[in-house]
Amino acid sequence: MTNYLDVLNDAQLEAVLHEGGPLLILAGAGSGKTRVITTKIAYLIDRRAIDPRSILAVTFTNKAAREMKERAASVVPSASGVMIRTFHSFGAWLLRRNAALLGMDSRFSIYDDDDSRNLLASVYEDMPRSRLKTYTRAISRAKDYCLGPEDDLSVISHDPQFPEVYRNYEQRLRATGCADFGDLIMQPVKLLSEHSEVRQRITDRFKVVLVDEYQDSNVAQYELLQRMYRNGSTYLCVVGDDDQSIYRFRGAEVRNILTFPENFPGTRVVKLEQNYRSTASILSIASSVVANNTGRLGKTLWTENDEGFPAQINELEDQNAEARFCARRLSPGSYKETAVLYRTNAQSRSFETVFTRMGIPYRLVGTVGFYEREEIKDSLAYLALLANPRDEIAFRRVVNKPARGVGKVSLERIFGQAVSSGKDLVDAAADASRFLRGKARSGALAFAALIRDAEGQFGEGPLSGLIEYLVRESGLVDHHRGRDEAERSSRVANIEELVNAAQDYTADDEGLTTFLEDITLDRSLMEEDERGEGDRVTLITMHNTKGLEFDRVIITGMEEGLFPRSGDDPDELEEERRLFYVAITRARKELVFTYCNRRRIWGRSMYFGPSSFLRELPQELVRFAGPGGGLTVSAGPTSGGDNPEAEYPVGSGVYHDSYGTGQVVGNHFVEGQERLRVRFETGKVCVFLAKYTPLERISLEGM
DNA sequence: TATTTCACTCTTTTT
DNA sequence: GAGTGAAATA
Repeated sequence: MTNYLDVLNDAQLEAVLHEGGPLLILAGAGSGKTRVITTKIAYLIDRRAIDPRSILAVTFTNKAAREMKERAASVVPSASGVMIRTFHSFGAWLLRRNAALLGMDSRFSIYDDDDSRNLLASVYEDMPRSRLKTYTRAISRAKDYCLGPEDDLSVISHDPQFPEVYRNYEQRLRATGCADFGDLIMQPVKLLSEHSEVRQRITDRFKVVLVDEYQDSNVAQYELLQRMYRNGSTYLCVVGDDDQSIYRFRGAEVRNILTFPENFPGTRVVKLEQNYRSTASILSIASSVVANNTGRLGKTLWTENDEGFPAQINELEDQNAEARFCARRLSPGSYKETAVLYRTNAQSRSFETVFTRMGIPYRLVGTVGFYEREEIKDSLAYLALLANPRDEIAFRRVVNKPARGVGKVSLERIFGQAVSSGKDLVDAAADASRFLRGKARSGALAFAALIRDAEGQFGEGPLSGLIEYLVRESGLVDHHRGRDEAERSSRVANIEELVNAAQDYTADDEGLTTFLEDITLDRSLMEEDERGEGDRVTLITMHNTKGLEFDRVIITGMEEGLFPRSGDDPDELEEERRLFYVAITRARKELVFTYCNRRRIWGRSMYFGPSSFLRELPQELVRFAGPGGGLTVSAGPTSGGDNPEAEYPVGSGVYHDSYGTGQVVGNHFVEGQERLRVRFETGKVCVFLAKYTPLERISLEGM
């Protein structure tokens, strides 16, 4: 084998060889980040004689974890002994081994956001859906910041009821013997804070801690890391790019990476600035866009690659024209190396329709997950009750599915019985003869008997057999088969796929818990479209492209209000701009932007106007093309100005049926048509063609 | 209990 | 416009 260190550039080599104090690797897009981490792992084991078991590498996605594992092991086989996990799966690992110390059962099941909302709904029966959503989001955000119900929650929500709602949620969650996603980080923090002996064990074991995509870590993850770190004995190395932080909305804290050197004194910073991916033009475009952001650590990306071609900006009439335009730019053989990017999943529809009609093969990344499907959640709920018979959400989900005559009243009686007798829910249901009658009684007894029968089969064969038994004997398969026939769906086939996935797990406590955890924490596990085999165009949201690269990238929907989304928060605008930067840097050779004059959203025509981001592109590196595809000189993105002939002059008040009251903030004429920009009370900014939009002029007094 | 009708919402989403 | 979930109806 040639020396794996020889292929590294100076900065990469420095990052790999560095040891001692903490290390922050600022890795620009396409700078060989993964190579550096995997080489570093290999180097530590191979040349520094570090025990693989004492190395922990943490990622944010399972995909990244798998890739890192494979690549490190391909350099040094014993790297397969390194613990490479996502933050959440590491948290779960830590928690299961020490659950008793926190008063938890080590077989706890993990609630996803949907389960959490259902749990809160069961505490507050009359709460409207929108508030349930708001509260569960706030709870999840609080946990991102490692804040409990008793802490100062004013940074999360000013709702005076929130702390109480949060407290009640926590109480119910503990009673069910479950943990939510946030707990998988927050509880380990608590564990290591309150139990110094555990902390000692952990810091004794993990001498090396590596973190990937550090810019996307949240406060709780930082707290966890800090408790895993023992000055002088832990080697801590984090890798990230502050310019690629795009998950603020779910608690990611860019400040974590910005202040890393202060939080961990003695930090050495290594910047990886040579880009191996893109043409010089594409790199310049990306750099000048992100240069508009403040609060960056600042990197100067450079490349030895060719200059390449200028990027193209194309104006299209509407989203169907946009899709047809993308289709026209493609030819067989080039599909696989092309990605069509958009801001929101809803935008994929026109591409799907047009591509299907034109016979262009595509793969759609990150759609409604297999895991979220009703029949899958039903099947898993039966399993979850085997692992944890106190799991209230799972019980509610399937005790009467298919219908067994156990209605709302009977359900409450069973819960009441469980509370007063101190039994779990399945045992309480088994006692139904004592407090239920008729159909409800036989239904509850049958249900309890089924779960117990399944328990009786523990220890034999693979887990798939157990699932098969449960879904068949419960009548779930028949139930969904009926619906398949009525709706020509493929629910039964999906259940079968779930059964297949369980083949490699054993039918015992261990196998059951592992299976449930794997499937909850790794949603890509069941996604059939995951592998990109075949010559197919990739349709994908900008968020989902992180870590990917393509020869050709078409960034669609470059319309103000759509991308960037309108809003007054400057931090949010900067985040949108980082997302733009991520999108641009996916391209190796060719970069195309499109925007539409008119777009149907929610059944209504919208006129956004070109994105302000297009104005941030260096003019000498882009070419404007009209709808015909020919090169036309464009006025570029226009901004609103005053116009005396306008029907709706700037400053006038308007009322819109769906958006309410607003004020005209911009007005100009395009091809003789009045186009106006309106800022509504909600903060939303829209652009309309006056002629087509039902706007009413109103007085702004009292606004 | 099953079916239909209506009202509601509609960023991004690694875990 | 479309998908979902709850309420209303038979």
